[in-house]
Amino acid sequence: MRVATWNVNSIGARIPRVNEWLAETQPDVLCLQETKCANDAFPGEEAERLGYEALAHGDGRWNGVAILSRIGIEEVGLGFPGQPGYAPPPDEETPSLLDIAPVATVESRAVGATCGPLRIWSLYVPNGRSLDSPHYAYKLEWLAALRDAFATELAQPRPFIATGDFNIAPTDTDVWDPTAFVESTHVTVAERQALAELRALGLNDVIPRAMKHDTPYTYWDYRAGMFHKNEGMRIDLVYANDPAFSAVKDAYVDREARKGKGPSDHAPVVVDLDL
DNA sequence: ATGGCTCTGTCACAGAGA
Repeated sequence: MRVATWNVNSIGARIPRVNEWLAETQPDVLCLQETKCANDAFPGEEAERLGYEALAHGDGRWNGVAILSRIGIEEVGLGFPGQPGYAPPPDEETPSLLDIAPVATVESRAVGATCGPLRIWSLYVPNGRSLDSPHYAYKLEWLAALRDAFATELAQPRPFIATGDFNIAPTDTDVWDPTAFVESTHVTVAERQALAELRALGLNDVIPRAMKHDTPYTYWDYRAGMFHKNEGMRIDLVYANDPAFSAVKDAYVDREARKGKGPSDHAPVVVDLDL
């Protein structure tokens, strides 16, 4: 069984490459993030022709996650129980005439399903933006709620994988230059502690093989030739419980998918399991 | 050097990404 995750940075912009990659790589389950696509606009026709069902959970312009599966999609979860919303801070320059607190919107950042023998979640963890941003507090709150939701799911012994764009580099070796990340999100003690708390539920980090440079980065900024210089980060993670982890036969970063014309800024991670 | 590039919604930019 082959499972993959890929932050595609807009499914609309990426659909030719995603379809080509599906036909070539043939995952049984593909978790997508940053689809940036409303559900009724999800371009799943070619995937369907290739034998996949598409489960899309989108907002439109931002966020958006999906699961494509050719081994079935059951027990669908659109978001997780207790998932917090994000309330943007009030604009201090132009305060509203009505002093009403902004409504917290629950964003499309998590979708779960049972695909054959595997329970799987496609996750797009909030970015955090900067350490003094309300978005950073939201990121930590979101991860704490995720831990609580997964504690319930993991009470069952079946194979379980939570994968996607976690927007956290688990260790300093997962960024090209730790000194470039001082006072930045993605590397803080609090974010790494949130990952440790997920692992404490019984989840294991499936670290993929790097296809080059010995660094299994999954993201490289578009700017300044960072992919070419291998200035990347490992932030797209695969967290597997013991039954799934012990079934892993291979895992790799498909950095070929980061090359060429019109790539996402993330590469897919592919995991082969013998379940 | 806090930039660089790419995406969306909307049609010249702003906002977000990480």
